[in-house]
Amino acid sequence: MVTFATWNVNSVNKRLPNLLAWLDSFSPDVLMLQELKTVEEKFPFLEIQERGYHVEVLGQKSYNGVALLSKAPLENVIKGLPGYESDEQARYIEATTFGIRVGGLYLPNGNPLGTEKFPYKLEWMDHLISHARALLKTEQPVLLGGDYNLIPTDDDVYNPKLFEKDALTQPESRARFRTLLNLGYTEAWRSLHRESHVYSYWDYTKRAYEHDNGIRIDHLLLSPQAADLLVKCEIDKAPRGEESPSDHTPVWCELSVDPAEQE
DNA sequence: ATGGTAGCCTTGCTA
Repeated sequence: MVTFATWNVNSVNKRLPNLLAWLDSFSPDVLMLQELKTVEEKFPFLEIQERGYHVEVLGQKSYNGVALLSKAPLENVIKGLPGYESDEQARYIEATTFGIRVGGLYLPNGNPLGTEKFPYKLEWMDHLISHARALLKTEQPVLLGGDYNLIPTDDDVYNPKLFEKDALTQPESRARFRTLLNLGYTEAWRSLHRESHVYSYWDYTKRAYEHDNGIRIDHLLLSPQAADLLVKCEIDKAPRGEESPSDHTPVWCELSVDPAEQE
């Protein structure tokens, strides 16, 4: 069994104690990180490698930034979304590990509507769809995980009314997310859970976490070959409740891959 | 009516 997790840490350096504590306690085999908010030169490689992880980073000063951590080697690494070379923001990293093609992504937020940010979000999603389609053609198991900045349905938000004019719920955003699913990808958490109003993000303001006023925007999408291996998917709420937390909490899934068979 | 919090090394911008 191999565990794959995603976590938007909202600054990897500020969150280093939280991250290391979670690596030590939960010890995922693979972890996709988003919002590093730093360049590769300032990424805390040492502390993470000491815990037995291979690391690949696509950094950016102050904003965005993604990384892949794995207890197995990370092979054929790609930094940046293929086919979208003009994108100047660090939002995508991909590698093969444990026999799975893993893409870690940080989808643009898109707010506020009426600015160039929303069309950028849609354009980014269009490029993700194209690449996701190309990945399917390889017929290998694929996992596309990360902060999608997308609330799939009104069951995934504490108060849909408040998000009516938010980029995370717009029909154009949701249609593109559904296109990904219609290509043949399975959203791991939803495929194994029926309950509504379970969240992966809580705003820092207004005691949102204490009131469970959250949204579910961190997702793990599995190609058919990967979905066949899915046995479990959970949201680990605990890190959000700890001291100086990220506003996101980790989402993880378990795939029935024999760690020893894969190199 | 337009806060409220967090993180960046931009005392504004992004989320």
